[in-house]
Amino acid sequence: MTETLVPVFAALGDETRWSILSALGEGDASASALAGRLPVTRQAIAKHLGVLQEVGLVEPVRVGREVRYRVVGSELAATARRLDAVGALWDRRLAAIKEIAEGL
Amino acid sequence: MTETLVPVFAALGDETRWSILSALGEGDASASALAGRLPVTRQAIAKHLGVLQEVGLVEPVRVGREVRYRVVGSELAATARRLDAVGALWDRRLAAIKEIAEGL
DNA sequence: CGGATGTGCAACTCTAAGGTTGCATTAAGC
DNA sequence: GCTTAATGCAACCTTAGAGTTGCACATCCG
Repeated sequence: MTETLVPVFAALGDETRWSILSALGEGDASASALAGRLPVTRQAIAKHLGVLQEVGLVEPVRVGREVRYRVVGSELAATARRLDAVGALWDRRLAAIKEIAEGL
Repeated sequence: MTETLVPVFAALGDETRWSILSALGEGDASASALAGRLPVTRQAIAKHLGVLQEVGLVEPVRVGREVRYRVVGSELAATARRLDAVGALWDRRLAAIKEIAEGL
């Protein structure tokens, strides 16, 4: 269940990728366009877009000779749900332990 | 807003740390105890517990001469909520763009 | 057609992170 | 008090990844 989850978190665990996602949040853009706004090279951005695409957080769209990228918001939401599910599991266990500890 | 979020994701973006969290899910345990169950050294586990504690995902509890660690489920849930909020933002923007694109 | 503009691929550097071994230290327990 | 088990700290190795430069290829446009 979590084997597909971990790479998503690894992808989200990088400051630069968040700024890319944030920039894409204001409108789809190509790697070159993003390179104009961010303090890194186009190739670095291309790599980041690669890993983001790999985990389904971003989607490429060919527009003429350029490749624009779009944020896949639903993937973010899905990840949040799965994370919440795990958290709920642990909370339930903690509650159960608490009951036991209180002598119930 | 996201500056405290990224390290949490970085912490969750490691397979070993998930197995530690998973093991802790079945009951609080010390680094030495975990070393018995996982295919890594106690010191490696200690480091991982350090970064997990750093981002608030885990909490140390002294029991005699040993230090047991407990999962903080609420932090997981909080992270999930924040992530969901971001996803919702992007979804809303995408919906707005779709409306515009459809000539509304 | 020819020059911009945009992508893709490859090699290279450098640092941080995961992991190890080794030793010092602290605290139970007999 | 002395042994034993647990933790803490430090140095070290090794690899993955973030970033760069450089060049080749494709594609739009005047």
